[in-house]
Amino acid sequence: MQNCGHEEEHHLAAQRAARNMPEEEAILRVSAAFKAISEPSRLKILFALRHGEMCVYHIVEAVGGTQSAVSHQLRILKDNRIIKSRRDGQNIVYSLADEHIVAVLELACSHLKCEL
Amino acid sequence: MQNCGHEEEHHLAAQRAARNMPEEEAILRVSAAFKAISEPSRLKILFALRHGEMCVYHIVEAVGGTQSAVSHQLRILKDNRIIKSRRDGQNIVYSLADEHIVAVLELACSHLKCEL
DNA sequence: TCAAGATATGAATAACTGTTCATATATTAA
DNA sequence: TTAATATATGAACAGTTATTCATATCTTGA
Repeated sequence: MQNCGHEEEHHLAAQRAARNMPEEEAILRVSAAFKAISEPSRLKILFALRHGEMCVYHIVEAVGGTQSAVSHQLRILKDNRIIKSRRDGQNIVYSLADEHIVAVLELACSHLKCEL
Repeated sequence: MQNCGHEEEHHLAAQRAARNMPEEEAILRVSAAFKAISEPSRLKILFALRHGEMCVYHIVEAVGGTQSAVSHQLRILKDNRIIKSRRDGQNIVYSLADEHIVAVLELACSHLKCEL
C-alpha cells in the first residue's frame, strides 16, 4: 500500500500516469481498433488479405464460414479502418487499409514467437 | 461470385491465403493477446505502466476502479505476457513485459492519428 | 504466533458480441 | 424491366467477459 519500499518512485510514476492518461475517447478508439482485430474470425480475414485484395466470395473461400458471417466481420473491420473496399462491377473488393495493419500483426507474432 | 473480372488474381490470392493460413492454435494465441490489450480498463493499465513499474496500490491510484477489478485485469494481462511482476516485500510490482507492447500501442495510435 | 496490510480469486450477475436465418439492396445481363 | 448474382443487414439467440462482493492467501512486524 502506502509503504512499499519504492513508495517514492512508484507514487511519482502513478501521479505522472494519472496526469498523462489519454482522454477516455482516445482510449475507446484504441480499444475499438484492437477489439476489431482480436476476434479469430477477423484475424483470419486479415491474414488472408495479406496475400492481396479479394472480393467477398474469395474471402469466404479463404477463411471459411458463411457469407453472412464474413460480411458482418468485414463491416466491423471496415468501420474501424482496418480494411478498405472498392466496388468492381458486381463485386466489392477488400484490402488492408494501410501498412500499420501488417506491422501490428508482425509485432504480435514476434512478441508471441510464432510464425504468421 | 466466380466471375468478378479479377477472378484470376483473386482466386489465386484466395488459394495462397488458404494454403498459408496460420494454424488455428496460432490464431487463437494472437487473438488472446489482442483481446488482452483491447479492453479499456486494461489499456489504461498499460498506459499507466509506460511511466514506470508500479505496485497494485499505485496502479489503482492511476487508473481508478476497485482493487479487485484491477487485480483481475492484471491477471489477464500477466497470463498473456503483456506485463510481468515481481514481489517486493508485501507488494507485487508490475511492469510492461517487453518493448513490443509500447511499440504496438504506438503503432495503433499512429494508425488512428491520436496522441498517446 | 498473531494482527494488519497487500494482493488474489471464486461465484454470480450484467453487459457485450458473434453467428445464424431471413431478407434487403445493388449491379449486370437478357 | 426482370432474373440472377453478389453483398449487406436486422433481429434473435448463444456464448463470452468485466465487474462486484465476499473471502482467501501471502508477507511483515510485533
